Amino acid sequence: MYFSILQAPRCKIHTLSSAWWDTLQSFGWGSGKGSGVRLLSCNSYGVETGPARRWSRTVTSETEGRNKTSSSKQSSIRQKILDGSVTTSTKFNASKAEIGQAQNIQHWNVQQTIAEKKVLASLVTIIVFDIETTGFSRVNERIIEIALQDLHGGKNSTFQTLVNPGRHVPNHHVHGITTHMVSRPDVPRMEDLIPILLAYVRSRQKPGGNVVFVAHNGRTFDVPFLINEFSRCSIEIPSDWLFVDTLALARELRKSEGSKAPKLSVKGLREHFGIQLIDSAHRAMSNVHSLSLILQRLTFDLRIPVSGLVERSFSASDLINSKKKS
DNA sequence: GGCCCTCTTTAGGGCCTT
Repeated sequence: MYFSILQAPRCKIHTLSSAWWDTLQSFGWGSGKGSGVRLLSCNSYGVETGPARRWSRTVTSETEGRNKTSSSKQSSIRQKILDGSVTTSTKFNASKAEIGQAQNIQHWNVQQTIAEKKVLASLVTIIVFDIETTGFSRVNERIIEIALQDLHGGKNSTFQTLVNPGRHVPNHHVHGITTHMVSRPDVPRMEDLIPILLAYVRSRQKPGGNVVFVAHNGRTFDVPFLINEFSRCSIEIPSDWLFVDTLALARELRKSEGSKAPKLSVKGLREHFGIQLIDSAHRAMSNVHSLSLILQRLTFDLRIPVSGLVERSFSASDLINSKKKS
C-alpha cells in the first residue's frame, strides 16, 4: 500500500510549526510544551525573518463571547473557550481607592483570561489540510490525494497519501496525478484510508481536546468533500472535529487592509506574504506547506489567538444542517 | 456551491476550491 508519512519534509515542517506554537505560548495561547525551536527554519522557506520584530506583541485584554448560543456537541470546546473569556474593558467612575481596587481586579482578570486561554488552547490540536480531487463537484467527484500537518509539530506531524477513487482521473493536467498513479494496488481506497486517518488524528489529539482542521475555501470545498467521502463509507465525521476556513480569514484581512489587500487565493496570499512555493502548487502537501505559513501570517496580522480560531470554526453537522435548511 | 460586494436586497457577477 502506498502510504507515506513524509520523512525529510516532516522535519522542516514541524520545526516551523513548533516555532509558531512557541510564539502562541509566549502570548499565553499555547500548551506550555515548548520545543525551543526558533524561526530560523523559516529562512529555508523563503519567509522574511526577524522574529523579534514580526512576532512580538503585548498581550491585551479582550472582550469576547460572541456566538454563545451554539448548543451542538461539536461546539463544546468552542463554548469552553468563549465562556473562558473575561471582559476587562469596564469603565470605572470611582475614587482612587476604588480605581485601585478595580485595577487590581482588572489585572487579575487579564491574568485569569491569559491563564484560562492557555489551558483551553492547550486542548486544541490544529491541523492544516488539503485535498486533490478529480474535479470541482462535491457530489460527483472524488478525493485522490490528502495531506495533513499538525502545527504542534513533533514526530509524525505530517500525513500524506494518494487515494484510489476507483475511477478515471480526468484532470491530471491540473495536479499531475494520473489514473495510473492512483490505481496501483498499494494506493488505499477511501474506505481503507478513513480508519487510518481517524487513528492518525486521534494520535495527535490531546486528551479531552478537540481538533481544528484548517483549509482554504474549506467551507465550500474541502469539508463538503470529506463529508461526502465519509458518508459514502457510512462513517460519521467525529463530533470533536471543527473546521476553519482561511478564505474567511483572508476576507477579514482584506477588510482591514483596504487598498493593500491581497488576492484571496492561496497563490495571491502566498505572494502577498512573500512565501516561497515548495514543489508543485497543485499537490496537497505543497499547498499544506504554504497554507500553514499563510495561517501563521493571517492569525498574526489579524491578532487571532487559538480561541479566536475556535470562535470562527464550524462543524461538519453545521454544514449538513445548513444544507438541509437551504 | 457558498460567500461577498454592489451599479443590491424582487439580482447578478466575481472569486475560491480541483
